Amino acid sequence: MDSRDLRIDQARTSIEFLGSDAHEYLPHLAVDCVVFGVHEGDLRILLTHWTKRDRWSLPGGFVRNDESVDETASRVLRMRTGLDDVFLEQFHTFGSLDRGHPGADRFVSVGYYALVDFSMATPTPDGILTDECRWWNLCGRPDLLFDHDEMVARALGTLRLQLGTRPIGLTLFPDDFTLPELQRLYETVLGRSLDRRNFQKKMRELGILTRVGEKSTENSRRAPYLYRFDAEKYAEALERGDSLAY
Amino acid sequence: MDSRDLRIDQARTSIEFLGSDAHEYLPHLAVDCVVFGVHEGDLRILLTHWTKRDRWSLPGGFVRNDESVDETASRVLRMRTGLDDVFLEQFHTFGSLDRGHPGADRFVSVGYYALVDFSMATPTPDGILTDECRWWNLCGRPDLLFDHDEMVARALGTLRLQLGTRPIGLTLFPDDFTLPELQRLYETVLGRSLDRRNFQKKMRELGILTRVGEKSTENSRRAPYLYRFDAEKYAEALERGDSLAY
DNA sequence: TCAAAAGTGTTTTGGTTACACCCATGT
DNA sequence: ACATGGGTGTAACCAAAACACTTTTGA
Repeated sequence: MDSRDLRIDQARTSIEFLGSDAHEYLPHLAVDCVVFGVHEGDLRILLTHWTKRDRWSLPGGFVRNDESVDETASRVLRMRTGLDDVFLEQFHTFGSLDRGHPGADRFVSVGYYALVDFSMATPTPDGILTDECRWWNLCGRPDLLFDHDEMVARALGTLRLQLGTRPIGLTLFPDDFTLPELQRLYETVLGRSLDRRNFQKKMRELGILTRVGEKSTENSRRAPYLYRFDAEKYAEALERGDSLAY
Repeated sequence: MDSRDLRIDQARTSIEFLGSDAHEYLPHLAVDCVVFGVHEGDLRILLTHWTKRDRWSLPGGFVRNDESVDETASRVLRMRTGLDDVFLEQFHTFGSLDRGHPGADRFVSVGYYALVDFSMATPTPDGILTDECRWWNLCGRPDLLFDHDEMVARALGTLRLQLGTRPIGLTLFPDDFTLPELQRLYETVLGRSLDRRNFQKKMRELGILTRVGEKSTENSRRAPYLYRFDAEKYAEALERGDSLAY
């Protein structure tokens, strides 16, 4: 798809364009994505800003006739971040009667959550309905449009439940990181503080980390070590069914 | 709703009737239910038999304009079993491109699973597309139409995960039962055998069971005790977050 | 009297939790 | 020197797993 086609495709994802191209999409059905990333130790999510309403929402899109719902989610993610082949999983479908734009048709939304490499994503608004797309710190995000606050809460709940069975650490920390950084992620997802000693012991014992070197001191007093996930051992651990949950 | 209206409503749930009353339903969207019950110690599911195809499928229905997707699931369950107010929860949405009746429109299905009192349900076919609706032993059920085998597998996986956090025992065993019966349920859901001593100890220690009396020996050598769930204590245990998983 | 199913308690073990001290560095 | 954040090991505790014997009753 060249950039012009991409542009058109992006436009078609916006609700105003459903009227003219309605036959290309399944009516009343949408997909919304909760995209997680980590930067400076904080868990962040991707939001899009609606020009007219001056409010924020999750990135979303409509389901084309010729694609599966999973593919819709991939497409939405690709259009908003440029990323492909990332962790992306359905977590819940929202079907209340009052869903949809006020005065417009009622919509059912399939919610997906994604785990992406923050540094690889290039947030891109559709340029039609939304004029900005950017990362927000999960704690500190604005109130969202529609029922998207509930979606975020539920995505986070799913993430919490699956912390032990999905490659969450590996996906959100593809590069070097320090154990305090990783611990902050776990604490954010779990919503409670963890004991530093126990956390480090457990992570070390899992045997999925490689110590890379010392971190050149940036903001801390003593320089923490840098680690990297060993992708193979990580996969083996998941395969074995080892719980990576804290 | 009187019985004539119910009849009409049932008919409208069938795909052949979507043509004439299409404006009353969301197109391309359906709900399918995996209804679990227990009888004679076995875990069973409710299936409907398609007259023309001579095959079995999960009970399902379409989403009306004036109801939420959750309400669709309740309605489907009510029409097929006569039951209301039962445990009913969404577990996954199926959106592959190849879903739907061959040659007909493509459909996206929201899957729900229900836990019902076997003895209270009166299985009822819609009488239009399906001429029979009955319980099947989970192990021993026929191959199902569409992707419904995958749905059952996934519903079972969800049940397994949620065994410790939902009122599964209480809902599936509303009346008296024996601990070996309860253990068989756990073993079926978990797909592995459990230690009798540990199982009984754990269940007793949870403090949610009341011993009712001795079972008049039916098929066993020594008569097992009869128990009943204490609904209040069960609810309290779930509230506290006690794990009821084995 | 023997085979089959049911009831019960103890020991072991492994994982989680709690907890205290020393190290490095910037102020 | 001291305040701040980082690294490490040990003891206590609890829940799960392993395990053996006795009781009942139909054949």
